[in-house]
Amino acid sequence: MQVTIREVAKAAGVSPSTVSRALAPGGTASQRTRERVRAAADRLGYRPNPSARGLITGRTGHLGLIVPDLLNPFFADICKGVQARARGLGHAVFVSDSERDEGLELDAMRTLAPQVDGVLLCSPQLSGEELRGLRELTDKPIVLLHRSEPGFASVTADLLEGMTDALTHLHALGHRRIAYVGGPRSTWAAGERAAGIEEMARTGTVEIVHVGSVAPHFDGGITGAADVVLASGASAVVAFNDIVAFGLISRFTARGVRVPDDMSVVGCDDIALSGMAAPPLTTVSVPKAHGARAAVDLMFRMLVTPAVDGAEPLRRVLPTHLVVRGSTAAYERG
Amino acid sequence: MQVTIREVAKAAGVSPSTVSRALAPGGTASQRTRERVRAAADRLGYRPNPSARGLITGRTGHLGLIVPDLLNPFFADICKGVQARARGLGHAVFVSDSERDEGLELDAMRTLAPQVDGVLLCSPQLSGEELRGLRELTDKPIVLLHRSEPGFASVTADLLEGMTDALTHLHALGHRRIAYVGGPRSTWAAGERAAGIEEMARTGTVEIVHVGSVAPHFDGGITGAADVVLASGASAVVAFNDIVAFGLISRFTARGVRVPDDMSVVGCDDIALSGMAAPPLTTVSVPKAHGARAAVDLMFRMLVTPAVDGAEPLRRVLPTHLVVRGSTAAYERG
DNA sequence: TTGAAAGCGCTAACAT
DNA sequence: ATGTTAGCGCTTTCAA
Repeated sequence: MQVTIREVAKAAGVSPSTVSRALAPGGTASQRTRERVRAAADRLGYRPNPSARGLITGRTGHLGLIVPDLLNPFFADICKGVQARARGLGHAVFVSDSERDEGLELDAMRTLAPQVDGVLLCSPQLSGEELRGLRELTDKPIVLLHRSEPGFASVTADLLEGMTDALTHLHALGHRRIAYVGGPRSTWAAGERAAGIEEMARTGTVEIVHVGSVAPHFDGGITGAADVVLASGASAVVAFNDIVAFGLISRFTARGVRVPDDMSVVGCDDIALSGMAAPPLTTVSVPKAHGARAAVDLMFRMLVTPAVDGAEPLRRVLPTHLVVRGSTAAYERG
Repeated sequence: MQVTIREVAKAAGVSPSTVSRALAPGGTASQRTRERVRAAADRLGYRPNPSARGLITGRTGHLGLIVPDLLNPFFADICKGVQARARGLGHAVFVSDSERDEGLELDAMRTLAPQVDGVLLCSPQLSGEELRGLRELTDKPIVLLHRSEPGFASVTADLLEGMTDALTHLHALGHRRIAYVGGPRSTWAAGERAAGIEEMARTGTVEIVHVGSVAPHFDGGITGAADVVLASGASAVVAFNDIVAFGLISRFTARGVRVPDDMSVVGCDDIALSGMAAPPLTTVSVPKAHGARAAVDLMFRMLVTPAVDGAEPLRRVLPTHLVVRGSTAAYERG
């Protein structure tokens, strides 16, 4: 078995409770015993048993992270950020991939909740109703990541601003008729992006062609959407996200339409591979690592200061910025 | 606080231990009490406290997964697979990104080990020596993923066969002079791949130009390597992995060298984005999800049947296969 | 500043 | 088949 606190106590010539205190950050113990205890602990290779500690303190030292799809580099990036920040704060992170399935999401919440101090939830597609249902499963604090909902703490990016920037960029390049390929209707992110697009459309500086919504995958009806874009007479297209943008570019290329020469393309998210593609993708950069850190920090604040009933929880909105790369170019009149 | 086993016991009119037995899969309890207990538990929303259970059983119900870089879709994919399989077996997974840093890897092992039943370790770069050092940190079983080492249980892919397939494919397309851009020297995977390349080189059917090794990143000295490839007179190149292949293609494109018309490119791993690139990448497909499942299964076998001292642990080698896409084409004589 | 003692919620002997 | 008892390793009163 393991080295227990008792053996350390014996080795250091003190009682178990003194060992506990000496090892605790804010524990009341003299400098001398502190040192002796730490020495003994090190020598014996003592590692406190998290279960025993958790049983008594009610804190596990764990965080849960639920994401819709780790294969999407956007969420892998978030996972990396969350994990790094949590580690810095002495917490380990359970990761659960919900496969965008509500059932699995409920499952994950049910399973994870009792083993963690709080849950970070990336759930683009759940309705507010379903979200509230999820919360019924636990008393543990929940922080929403890249989606917001009244009554929930959240960290999001300013997609509205991002979309506006994208259209402004295209307008500056001379594009006037711009297609927008939206993402899954009814998701929070789709609504935000659409709002940004609408805002620009209302100014009348550019004309927007809505090409419907596609699944946020490479092959999610994208080939069809690409053809609609081509038929629309638009000289540029803004895609729901980078993956969709790649899908469009792939189809454009197959059709002999060159990017950016014949068609400018703007993505959203700025996943790691966007800079590696040929051409490198112009995209709205969403702060992934930053968002992850902010979410973990917000979670810790909630852990330290439990929510006052009735108080609206904190919502943090992070800025986005446009990264101009090689997939957009000046509009050359036919 | 939470609903405890005692309240369920009271509600069901039985003792706590009976509740425990009734709820346990292999527990000895009559059908009637089983039902009554389950009903009471459901009604009260009882969730067994994992800490309490772990404290007594010595099993946490958790697995640890250490990967070098979640931003690499290869490892994100593995993470997804591990997590999915573990969930199916009732275990949650801690994920830790070591950033290819030995210090962080040691840290992760030290921190994770006490909270898990076993650790799945993806560590391409650690030496056997360092690996054995890592193992000193814990008695918990360790399974190596996509790397093997004598004395360790492991699940790997047959990269040697994969490389051979790649070269055979290029040979069949008429290529005779083929460049190889290797990965980080001294890593297990680099050795395996190199062995496959060497094996083919010895047959004399193709001529191999070794272009040294690069970091497995998009911008890891790849632009330089690309130029060397171009100068070498090779008509095709095999890259350490898909990311490196993308880097090469990007440079080729910038230099006006068309892929696959002027240069055929083969990657390795078959990450999700390889099929999305333009052109889609021909690559050696490494079974990621399959490997992840196999590793979890192997871990569970070790959990059930602890290793007999002195017995060489199990090593599982999974087949690879070549996925032919658009980045390779027949060699057209100058 | 330290020690003794209690007990977190659960499971596993041991009785019955 | 079920209840009783003990105790996993730790933290935290409570005394001293």
